Amino acid sequence: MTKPETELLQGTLDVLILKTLAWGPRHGYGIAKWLEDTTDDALIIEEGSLYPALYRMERKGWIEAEWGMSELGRKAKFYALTSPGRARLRQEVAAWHRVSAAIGKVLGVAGGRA
Amino acid sequence: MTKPETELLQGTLDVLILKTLAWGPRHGYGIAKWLEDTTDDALIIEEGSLYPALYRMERKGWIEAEWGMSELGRKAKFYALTSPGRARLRQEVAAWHRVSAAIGKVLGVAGGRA
DNA sequence: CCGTATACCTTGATAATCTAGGTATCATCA
DNA sequence: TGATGATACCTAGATTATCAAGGTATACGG
Repeated sequence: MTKPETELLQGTLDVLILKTLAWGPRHGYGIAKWLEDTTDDALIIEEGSLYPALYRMERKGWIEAEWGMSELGRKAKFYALTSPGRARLRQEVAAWHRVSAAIGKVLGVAGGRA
Repeated sequence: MTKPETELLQGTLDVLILKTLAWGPRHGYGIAKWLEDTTDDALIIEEGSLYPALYRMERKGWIEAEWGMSELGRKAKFYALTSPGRARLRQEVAAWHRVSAAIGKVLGVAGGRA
């Protein structure tokens, strides 16, 4: 009740976006859809989280924006990974693995029946 | 610089505490130390996060507090898991596995070289 | 021509965490 | 004796990410 099950883990949105863009430029809406599709809606990217995140990351120089046309012929802002963005991605992926392994260890990765 | 590498993933502190208490009652300071030790300091539990979290969870009825004596003879507040807390733990562990699996899928669990 | 999907954006609230302080006791070691 | 560090608790304030809920506009299908 409190919250839907699709809530994001705070702090993971950036790395998810960066990783999505590692496959090539994409517009905002497409990033969200791709993440949702790829995870079978286990992750839902709210637009109210998405666009602020994109601005944030653009300001930090991790991604660059350019207006273009979507596959469906509508104007869309395409984001591309920058070189610092790529470095940041590596960092954040490493941090994710480190932290999620630690949490997994506590919770009992295999058969943690609690 | 921005942040130490030991930052917590927001939203995971509760389940970590609940799981710690699943092994038996423990006082606040001890919970933090146990988590840090168990994860080789991959997770650092700041006291400014810990105590508010304990209050939060007590208010929600997931844990119960009782004053006692620590192993070292100092007064300490011991927390114990309640029955609702146990149910909540199960829920949150399941949610963790679901979400972390989804993120892992995106980031490339095995050999994600990005 | 009306609804739905696409595609962008913003404002305001919520809530978790961190920073940085604080108290007090006890052990250790100079 | 006195300082230091570990134990053990607590809190106020700032930060910040996310969410909820609105909004605009265009394109397409019925």
